Amino acid sequence: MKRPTLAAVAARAGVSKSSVSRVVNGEATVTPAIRELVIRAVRELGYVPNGAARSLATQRTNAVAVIVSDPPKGLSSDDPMFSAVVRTVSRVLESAGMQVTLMLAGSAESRLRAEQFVAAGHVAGVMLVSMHGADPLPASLARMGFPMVAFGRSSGGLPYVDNDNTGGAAVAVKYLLDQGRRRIATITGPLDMIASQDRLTGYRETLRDTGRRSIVAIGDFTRISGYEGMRQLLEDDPALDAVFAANDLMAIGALRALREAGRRVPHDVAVVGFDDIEAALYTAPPLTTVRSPMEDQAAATAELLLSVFNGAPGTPVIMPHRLIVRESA
Amino acid sequence: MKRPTLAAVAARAGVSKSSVSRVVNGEATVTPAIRELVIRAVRELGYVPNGAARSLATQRTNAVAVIVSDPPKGLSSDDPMFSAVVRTVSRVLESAGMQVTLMLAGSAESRLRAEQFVAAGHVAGVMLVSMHGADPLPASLARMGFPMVAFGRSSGGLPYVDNDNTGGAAVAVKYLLDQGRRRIATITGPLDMIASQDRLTGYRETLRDTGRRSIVAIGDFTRISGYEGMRQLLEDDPALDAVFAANDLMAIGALRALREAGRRVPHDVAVVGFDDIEAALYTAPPLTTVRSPMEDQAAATAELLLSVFNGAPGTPVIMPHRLIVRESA
DNA sequence: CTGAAAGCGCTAACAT
DNA sequence: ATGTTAGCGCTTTCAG
Repeated sequence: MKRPTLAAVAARAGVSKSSVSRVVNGEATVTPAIRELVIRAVRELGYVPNGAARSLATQRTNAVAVIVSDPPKGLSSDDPMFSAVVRTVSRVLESAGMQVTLMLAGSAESRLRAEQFVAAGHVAGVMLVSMHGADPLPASLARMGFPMVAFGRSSGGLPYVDNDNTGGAAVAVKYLLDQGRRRIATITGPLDMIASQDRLTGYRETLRDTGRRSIVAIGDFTRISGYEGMRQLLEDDPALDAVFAANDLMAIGALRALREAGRRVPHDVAVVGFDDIEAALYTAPPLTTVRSPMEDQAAATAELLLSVFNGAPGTPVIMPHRLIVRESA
Repeated sequence: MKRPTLAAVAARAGVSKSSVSRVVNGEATVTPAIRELVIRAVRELGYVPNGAARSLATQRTNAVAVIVSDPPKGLSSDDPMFSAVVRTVSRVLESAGMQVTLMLAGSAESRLRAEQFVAAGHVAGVMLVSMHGADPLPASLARMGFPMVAFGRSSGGLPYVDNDNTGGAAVAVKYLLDQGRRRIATITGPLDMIASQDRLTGYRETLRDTGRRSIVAIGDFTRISGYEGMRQLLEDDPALDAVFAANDLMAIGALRALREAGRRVPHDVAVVGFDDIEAALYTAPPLTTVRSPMEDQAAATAELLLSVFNGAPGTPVIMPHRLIVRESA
């Protein structure tokens, strides 16, 4: 009970393999009569072309690798970023007829696997997601000369789509200043990620322009790190009256720490997050945050990859941001 | 500038293609001298075997499809389930040397694509995630005779790993009864999913055993549906004193509705969720919930698929559950 | 417009 | 233990 081959279809239809191939691939130069014969045979046999054989013959593939830099155990296994990005990218790529091969590249071992996989010619291109600064993967893949784009700016100079992280952070801090807040702290993302660095820069520079000093706790984009960061900040500077968390997950953690410490939000301490994930609407009080629609960014990144396939230069794209004011600040 | 082939390596090393093939595939029957020669040539040329050619020759592949039934637009794009399941499954499968091809099968079109893809022999097996009852995909894939498992019990009788959804719901409701709650409502998941049905059954039967009546609002596992469901319940039965939400996301939505309605939790209304996602620790008050570790379930499902590859019968597995009591009930 | 034939790069008998 | 040879299933010149 094997699957029928193109030859089987040809035999059944009483035509040559070439004709079957032409019909299957939708070439125009086929007599209606033959086309009809072939289509019937295909249907009767339930024929589906063998992908490996086709790839081998054409030297092409319609698969792309989406490589997500993921810590081995998954720091926060329910990262909304992951979900939004992977789903959106899959949707866009799939409707362009591409298959998505998902690869997690957290460990050295998995990174090697990813490299080999790409080198084996399994994919036509690569999308990199959430690369940390020191990651050697972009460079080694780039050396192989594959079409490649990144979700978010990264090292290695590849085409990317990013948000204006610096500008977004600046807007958040400016808003807090306008509200009369004087001691504004921040909880950062992992500092080996460019997005974290940019958000920290936006915070720092805005504060420096007004002669105020930075109060920094380092987090890693997880709720728990926001919680712990906030506790530490409260200890370091009990008089702080505002905090800018570099993402909403950490803002959610900070909210909990403030609640436990008996501080009222926003009366005692104002909180601003970043990303505007759906959960930001459900905190108490609802979170003021900077909207950087990850889904639009993901879709744009996928489209950038498609355009690179078509020979476009792949110029970086920066998406706009916007402050969403809710009750937490 | 093409990639080097096995033949090129053979020429360079001055041996036959077979020898190269043997070395590359780690066969034992190779003289050390030849092995050395080959390894050097491989390294010098940067040779990586072509995947398509190998698949074609061996009639095998080490890719598996993970097919996620996803609504076209993505009801809640930051579904923690998606993230936890996809990442965990990828991790397990990748460390077993398999590649994961992710496919979203929400629309009829994408479903067809998934079928074709599997039929094209691209993958060695399939894992189905979050199938809705009416989905025709399991049946049509099963007809093709591929190794296949499901995350969560589904129609079609394939091997699966599931939680004891009915039992978990029963435990939650019993707990509320023990606390002296008398009017216990529920917000369900989408009723075409078996997990939703089971959780509803657990709720219903436990209540019926004590002669109490059900108060039901239908949700779809999203925060907003929990919010709206709770508002509706409050309107239908203002005197209710507890609610069992079929997942934590909806419980979070319910919490917001209760807050807006001025009900205190748990004093006026007790809330119990299901799943114990990380966010449950960060609500105000922290959520009492039923733990059904999705990650363990995902890992077990991946391992089930691997064991089916090895000829195991693929008997269903039911994972235990446990009530996690926090302050919301 | 159709068919015959030559590969794509690799593996797997088989022979040596 | 190594090499030779025949495919795996498809596409793609090239003749007809």
